[in-house]
Amino acid sequence: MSPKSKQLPAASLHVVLALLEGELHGYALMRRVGELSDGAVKMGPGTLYGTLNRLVDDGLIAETTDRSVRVDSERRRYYELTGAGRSTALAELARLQNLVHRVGGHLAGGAPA
Amino acid sequence: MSPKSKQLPAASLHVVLALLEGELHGYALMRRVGELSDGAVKMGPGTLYGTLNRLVDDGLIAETTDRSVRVDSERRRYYELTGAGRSTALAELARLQNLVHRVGGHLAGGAPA
DNA sequence: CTTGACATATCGAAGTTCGATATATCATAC
DNA sequence: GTATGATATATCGAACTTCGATATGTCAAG
Repeated sequence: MSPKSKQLPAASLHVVLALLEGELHGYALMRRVGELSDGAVKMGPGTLYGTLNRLVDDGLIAETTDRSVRVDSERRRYYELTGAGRSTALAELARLQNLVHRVGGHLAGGAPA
Repeated sequence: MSPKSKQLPAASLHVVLALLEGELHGYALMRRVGELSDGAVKMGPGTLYGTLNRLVDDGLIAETTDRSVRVDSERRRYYELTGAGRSTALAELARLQNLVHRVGGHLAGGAPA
């Protein structure tokens, strides 16, 4: 794994946030990310699978070996957050909450243009 | 202007959100974006000025001609959101609120790992 | 048996971000 | 007065990320 603590790209951010809800396989992740962003983020396979590999490389996610989650089909590959991944996701979530709160709060109280 | 409604890149997103608070010049924007993201987003000049030009090109922001905002110094270039930019920023803010709410809400109610 | 959703994977092109470098002004300290 | 560091803008090339098409194969519905 490459221990680079650079800025999490948009696709990676969405993936780790989606995985905070539970383990998912690639294709489901692709849809969930779209749902979570109200259809605004449309991640195609080209972005998805590259992102998943990068996240595995960086030690933020790992393929699930848990049999109970894999009942559906043999061809699906499920992913879960690692400890580092969960920390990262939580930190990103906190930052977004902060951002939304500050900007949104300003709109409520500020003088209109 | 290029009427491309692709996905707003991270830097552009942060800039339009910051401008929702009011008109700012480039350098101030660079710092505000960092503050809004709790120091997590460090936008250097290379990203900043390219992003500003792209946003002007896309018609989301415009350089301010309003004299009252430009008192400080002659070398600063102030930017403000256009109508389209404000709409975009507001839509992005709503999406982020949504995202944060859904993911955050899940954490509160879900089963702990 | 054809079509479309599911599921993974890869590739090259296009687009974005990073980091260094450059220039110039201004305030502070020495 | 002159060195330093913050302010302020701008550009460039390398590195990285995203996009869109393409590929492969299964499965269910019509």
